[in-house]
Amino acid sequence: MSEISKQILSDHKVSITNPRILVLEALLDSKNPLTIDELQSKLSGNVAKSTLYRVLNDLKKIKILHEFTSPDNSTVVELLLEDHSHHHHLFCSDCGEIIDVEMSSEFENLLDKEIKKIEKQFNFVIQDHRVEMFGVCTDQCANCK
Amino acid sequence: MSEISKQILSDHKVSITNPRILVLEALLDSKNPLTIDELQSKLSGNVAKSTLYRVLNDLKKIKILHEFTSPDNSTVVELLLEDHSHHHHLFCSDCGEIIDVEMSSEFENLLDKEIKKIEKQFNFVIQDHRVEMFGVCTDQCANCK
DNA sequence: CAATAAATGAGATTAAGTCTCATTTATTTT
DNA sequence: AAAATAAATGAGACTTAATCTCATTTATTG
Repeated sequence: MSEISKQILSDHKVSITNPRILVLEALLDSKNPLTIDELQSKLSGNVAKSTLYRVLNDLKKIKILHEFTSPDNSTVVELLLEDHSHHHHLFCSDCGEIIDVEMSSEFENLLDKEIKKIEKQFNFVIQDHRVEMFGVCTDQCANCK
Repeated sequence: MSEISKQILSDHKVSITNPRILVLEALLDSKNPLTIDELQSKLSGNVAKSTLYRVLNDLKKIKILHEFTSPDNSTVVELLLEDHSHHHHLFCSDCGEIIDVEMSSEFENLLDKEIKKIEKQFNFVIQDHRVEMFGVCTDQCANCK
């Protein structure tokens, strides 16, 4: 079960250590992004705080970790592996849950066109984009009910 | 010149004080969002740190201040007045500049449709959304050249 | 398997943001 | 318009997420 994590590390020429495996397992185990608090709970004290942050920075360096901030100012992380397709985020302001959302290719195509216009308008090279949606879940959030 | 700030405060039934006027002036003076550091510089020591944060919270309470986090983890604020139209953000990872971007109504309409689908799919009521674009300015950023 | 290099844990340190409380400034009442 | 009351401010203490230090442990290389 830790084979996937080990593979990820060796694929990226990063040495295979226990804390790195544990952090990767925790991230792989979760379908949606995790706050640092949630991640620390999942690790239940098996990785020192300093090490956790160092491992997260390692994963950012090899470009497989995406870090962002939720509307309530928590730091949130999620793995971005090759098979993980382009997606956006839906935030519940009630329970704090963050949900990965894929949008139609019709929408993504139009967005790409808009982005090309914006690149010209502002003399930018745009490498990435993300749509953030903010709302309230009515009954389905894992944390809410 | 501080008349606009005073009007904003009285419109929202918030008492008119010097720090609030100074913070509003600084925000009104800037076309694009400001980091806390930039805002503090603009205020050049005329508002205490504790007061600055309190005033920002006051403005958030009356819903005329939007606060978010930039990709390099700085807190960013911008005024959202009635005449300020719906917009998105373009981030330069070179110089840190953040630019307000408006997108075509064709795009916004399609996004609204997508959002309706997502509301059904996840049983959500979505109140707001924002597109974030990340890239590098090639020659026009105020801070870069 | 020894030598070397890298990673870890524990706790110190930093800095953004909040809190406290005495003082000042606004608002309300008369 | 002045006095009384309520609200806001400034200065600095406090909190806490994230980083840094350094002695020890764990990987990797030869």
